[in-house]
Amino acid sequence: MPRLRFAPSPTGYLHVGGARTALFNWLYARRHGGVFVLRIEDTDVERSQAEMVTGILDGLRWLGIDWDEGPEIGGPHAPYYQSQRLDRYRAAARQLLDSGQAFEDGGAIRFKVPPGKTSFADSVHGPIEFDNEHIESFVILRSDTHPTYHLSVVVDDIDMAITHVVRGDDHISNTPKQVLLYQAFGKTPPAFAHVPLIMGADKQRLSKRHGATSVMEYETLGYLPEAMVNFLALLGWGTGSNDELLTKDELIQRFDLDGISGGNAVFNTEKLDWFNHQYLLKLTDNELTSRLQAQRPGAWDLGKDAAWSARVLALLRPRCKRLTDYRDQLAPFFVDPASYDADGVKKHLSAPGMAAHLAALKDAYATVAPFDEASTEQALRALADARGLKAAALIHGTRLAMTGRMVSPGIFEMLVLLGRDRVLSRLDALATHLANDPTS
RNA sequence: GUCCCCGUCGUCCAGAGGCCUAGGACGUGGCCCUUUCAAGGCUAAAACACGGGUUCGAAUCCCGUCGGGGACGCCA
Repeated sequence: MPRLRFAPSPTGYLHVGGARTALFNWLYARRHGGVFVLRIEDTDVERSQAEMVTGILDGLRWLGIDWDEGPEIGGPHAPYYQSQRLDRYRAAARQLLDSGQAFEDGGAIRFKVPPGKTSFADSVHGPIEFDNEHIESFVILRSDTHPTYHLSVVVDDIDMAITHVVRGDDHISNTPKQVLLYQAFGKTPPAFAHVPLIMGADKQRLSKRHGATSVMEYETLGYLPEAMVNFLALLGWGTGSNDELLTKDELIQRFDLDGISGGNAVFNTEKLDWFNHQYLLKLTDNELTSRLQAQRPGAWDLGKDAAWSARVLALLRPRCKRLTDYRDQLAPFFVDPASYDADGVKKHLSAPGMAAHLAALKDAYATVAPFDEASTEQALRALADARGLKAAALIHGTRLAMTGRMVSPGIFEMLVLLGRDRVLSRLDALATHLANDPTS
C-alpha cells in the first residue's frame, strides 16, 4: 500500500507551492488507496513556530486535503512532530558513528560520503546520477544534538514506511545525500518524484513580491477552495486529455505521477480567476449565499426574500469572478449611494437640465404601472423622446442615481429589484444633489 | 564557480518517429448582442530556442550552443 507524506516546516504559512506539493501527494494516495501522512519538520528550534503549524493545518483543511496520520489525529507512527522524535535521530547518528559511516567534527557528526556515484530513479525526470565527489561530508547531527534535515527525513521516512516521496524540484540535489543515508542504514530508498517549481509571472520563484503566496490569502481574496484545487492540480500536471474543469473526485481518478511535466510552471492569476468564476457559477443560490456569509458574516442579508435574492444573484453571477466581487456589487441593492462617481457625474450629468430631467423621470416612475422592466424602459424612452434626449443619457443618469457608479447590471432589471420606493427616493436624491451642487 | 533539472502559442497543458498544414484551455484582437460593465455566440492571431547529427521520415532519439530554473548551511 502506498504511503505518502507532506512534511512542511513550520517556519512560514502554507504557500501555494507547498499546497500543490501536498495536493499531489494526497491525490496519489487517494488514487491508489494509500495513506497520506502529515509530518511537521520542526527540528530547527530557532525558526519553527507553533502558530505556523496551525496555519498550515488550516490551509490544508481549507483546500479539503485531509490526512490519515499526523498532528491532531496521531497514528501508528506517532509522534508526527520531529521535535518529539529527537531520540530516534540521535540513535541513528550513533549507529552510523559506530559502524564507521559517520565521524565527529567539532561536536557535530558528519556523514562519511563514500567514493563512487549515486543515482536514483525519478518518476518525473527519469534516472538522475551524481558523482559523490560533488557531495560534501554533510552534517547529520548538529553540535546541539539536533538532527539536520537530511538525517531526520530519512529516519522518519524509514520509520513511517514512506513509499513515495513527492516534493519540489529544489530537493533534487539533496536526494543523493538521502539515498546515501538509506544505503548506510541498509534500506531501500522510496520512489522519488520531484515536481517543478511554481514561478511568478516574471518566471522568478514565487515570493511575496508576486502578491498573495499564502493559500489562506486566496480565501481572503474571494477564491473558492475547489477552484484553487483544480487550478493547482493543473499546474505542472496534465490529464492527457483536454478536460480542465475537474472535480476533486475526477482529479483523484486521473492523477498520475507520470503526467507531471518537467519544467517550471508560471502561476497564472487570470486562469485562476476563470476557474473561480466557473466554480462560482456551479454553486446553487443557497450555497453561494452561505459562502458569502462565511466570507463576511452579516454583510448583506440575502436570506430575507429568496425569490428576490435569486433574481439579484442571477444578475450578478456573470459579473462576479470572486466572492469579494459580490460583496462589492451587492451594495447598491442594500444601501443608497453614499456618493456619486466624479467621472460619471462629469460625463453624464454635466449637461444643463439634467436635474430637471431626472425629476421628470421620477414623476413618471411614480405612476408607471406595472413597475416592471418593460414599463420602466418604455417610460424612460418615452420621456427621453419628449425631452429631445437620447435614451442613453437618461439611462446613464439613472444608473448614477441608483448606484453612484458608472457600471452596473442592466438598469431596468435593477429598477425592478430595487422597487418603486427606492427608485423614486434615489432619483430625488440625485436631482437634489445636482440642483444644489452640480459640479460635485 | 561547481553540480543538477528544464526548454511546444504571452501562460498552463496535449503531443511518447509518420495520425502535426502541431490540438485544447486561459489571456489577447475582431465581429455580433447592447443602456454601462460583464457574460454569451462567432471568429482571428499566436509556439516546436538555435545548430549539427541518427532515420526513408523528428516537436518527438543523440550531441553541442544558447537561454531559464534549482542546489551547493551545524535551514528545511
